[in-house]
Amino acid sequence: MRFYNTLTRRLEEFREIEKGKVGLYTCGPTVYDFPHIGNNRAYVFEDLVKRFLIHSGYAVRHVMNITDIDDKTIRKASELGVPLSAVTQKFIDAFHADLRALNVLPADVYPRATEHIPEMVGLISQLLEKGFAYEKDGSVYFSIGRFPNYGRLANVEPESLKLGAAVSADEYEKEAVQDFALWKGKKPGEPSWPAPFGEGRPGWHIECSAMSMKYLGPHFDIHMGGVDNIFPHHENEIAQSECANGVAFVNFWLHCQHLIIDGQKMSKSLGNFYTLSDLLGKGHAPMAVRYLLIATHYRKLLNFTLEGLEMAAQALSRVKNFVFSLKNVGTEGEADAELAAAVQASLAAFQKNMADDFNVSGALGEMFDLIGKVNPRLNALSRADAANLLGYVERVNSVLGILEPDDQGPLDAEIEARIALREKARREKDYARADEIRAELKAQGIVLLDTPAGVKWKKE
RNA sequence: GGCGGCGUAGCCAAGCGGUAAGGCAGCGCUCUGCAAAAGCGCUAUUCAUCGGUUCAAAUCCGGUCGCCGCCUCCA
Repeated sequence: MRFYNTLTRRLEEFREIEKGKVGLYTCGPTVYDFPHIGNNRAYVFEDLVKRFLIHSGYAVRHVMNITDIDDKTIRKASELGVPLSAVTQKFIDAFHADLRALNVLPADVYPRATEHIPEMVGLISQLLEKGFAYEKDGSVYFSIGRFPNYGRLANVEPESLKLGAAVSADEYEKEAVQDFALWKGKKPGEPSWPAPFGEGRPGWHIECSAMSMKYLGPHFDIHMGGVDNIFPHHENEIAQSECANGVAFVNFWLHCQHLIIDGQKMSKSLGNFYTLSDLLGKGHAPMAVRYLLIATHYRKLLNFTLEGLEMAAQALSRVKNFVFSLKNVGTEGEADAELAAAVQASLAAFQKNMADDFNVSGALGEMFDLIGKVNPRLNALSRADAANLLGYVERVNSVLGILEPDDQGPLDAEIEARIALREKARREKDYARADEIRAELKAQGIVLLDTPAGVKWKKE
């Protein structure tokens, strides 16, 4: 498989460091607010990459950090007048709830910054000893002038960095404006930890360096995040990690583009700031959201609209209907060799598209192609054919994650009984009674399908 | 100022040198007691625009127009 490596700005064939294994680090949330749909795009994309790696036979070790100490979490806690942990725990729970709803596979570890202060202090000490960092007024800064490769990931020249308002507003003293804080000296009212270089708290960037190193080692395969993380966050991670360890940090950097809402940047003032729970509250299905989020290539800006969400839901139902039909095939018989070959070819084409920089649209196209080919001969299918096709859908879905396992449960006896009553009424031409039962079931979210092969039902 | 991206049917979206995937919507049809659901069929001589390279270009090169992102804590 190949994908676009931000570090080299080229499509590169993926090569793992240790055969068959992948060390994966994804930048997790800063837990000062509810995750919004844009955050979710990044998480879902990262999940897609991870699922495809697993699908391709790799053993993936996935680490996703949780930033539970930074300017924003501190500010929030102080605004609300509650302990930091009270704020962060609430949003950590919300974060996990979203991931579950979106069918995102859990990471192996979710390290929290506040639980890794000693590792960070140790890393900063190393950087101080090696002369890559300096203390000033109780804070410690990284000296980017000491790292010749600084700016490689973001493709920027350190000297050319625009010095904007944020720099002049910085309350900490630095030698060079581009230098960034590794450790921020204690300020009144802020949480702090002891350190050889003075009481204080860690800067944001050092968290990820310390935690990725602890769980994945100094050199690992893939690091992902949103495009906004490229500079300065990931650039700084590289600088810190490589200076401390003296080895290359990460081989492949993958960055997910942002999404916009109705053609405009998401912002609270415009009122287009969706969270997943907003959408679910309006009756949208989480799997439709997931479908929409993955259907646009990850390096393209995604224009998120409610109309698009409806379209995604419809497309998804085509897949669900296909699965439903397959589960209702009842004909005995041999498996069709030609069909089996078509299934094989489709799966290979699906994988080929995914292996080409995660071309989900192309991969989905292959899947729908097969569905379109099979649908006309649904009635001629044998059980063996259906099982083969269901296996195909399962394989594809192990990557896409758009079908929930309980989409079609076992037949419920109560529902079956109601259907039998309706059939009896129909036979007796008591259509009023039959329609009544149909309406009742519909109200329970059960849709009846009167097919030539008898009545079938499914959940809406 | 610096770095970068995009413009393909009503909408979403692949294709990246060999003659326009797929999804949604729409229209027609099949099935049906009627519906619903589902299924089937149809729907871009053309890829913002102008010019160039080539036997061949949506795909490569140059110009123009339009839209957008990032440049210190925002996924």
